Amino acid sequence: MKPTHMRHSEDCRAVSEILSRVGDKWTVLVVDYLGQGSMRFTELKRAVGGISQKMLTTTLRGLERDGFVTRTVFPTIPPRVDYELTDLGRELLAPVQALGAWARTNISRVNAARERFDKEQQ
Amino acid sequence: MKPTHMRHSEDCRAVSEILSRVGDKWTVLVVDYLGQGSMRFTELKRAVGGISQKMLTTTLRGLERDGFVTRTVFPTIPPRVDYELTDLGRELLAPVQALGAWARTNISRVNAARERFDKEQQ
DNA sequence: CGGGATCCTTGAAGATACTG
DNA sequence: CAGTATCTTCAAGGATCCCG
Repeated sequence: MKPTHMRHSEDCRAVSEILSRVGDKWTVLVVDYLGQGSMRFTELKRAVGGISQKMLTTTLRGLERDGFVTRTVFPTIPPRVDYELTDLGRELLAPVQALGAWARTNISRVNAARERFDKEQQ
Repeated sequence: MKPTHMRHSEDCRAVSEILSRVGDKWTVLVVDYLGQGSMRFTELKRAVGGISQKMLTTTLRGLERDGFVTRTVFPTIPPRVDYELTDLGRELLAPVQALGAWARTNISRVNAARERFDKEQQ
């Protein structure tokens, strides 16, 4: 579309795109649970907790589209659908969990900063 | 505190919270540019490109609140405001850039998966 | 059981105008 | 220059009903 602005900016937008995908409300939770192994729809819904079936469907479709998850349908009655991380999904898990580790160890510092900021603002 | 699988959900929500903060539309871009050093408002606005002044203000306020950037006002005319990463901000930069590196090296696989998925769906 | 199709409510984000 | 103040748009997310 437009002339190549800066490669810097371009790269960052790719990063932002991945981060938006991963950073949405439910994706990390779902991916993390699937990191333990294959799960079916309702199982996942119970595990995550608080997610609507619509959002779980949307989240899983997005993950499937991006190649992070496989969807396997068993044409039985009642139907059964299994979700599982792909290789790409498992590879993604590593840097995400690194960020997760950072978040866990530093969440208290963030919360402290927030309280300080909010207090100064009255 | 508890068995590892018991703090699972709790931790993930903390992770999700950080990821939502970091994964919003502009935060990563802004943090990344600030990773190069202190910058002032308009300078940052030009660098990021496409961001409205409102969103830049909102993004910077959020980062300041969470303790990731400092805001320094010079009471001159015209006014001058510098933004700079804090230690916490620079520490965050590491795992974020790790995820960024993953995104850059794998974005093509993601895009390929998307094309495949979209084609199958017609 | 695993969704699809709708409707509805928010809040995020953009555009524009004004100001110390 | 570095914001604030409004107004508007738009899509994420939730609630509900239906169906093979």
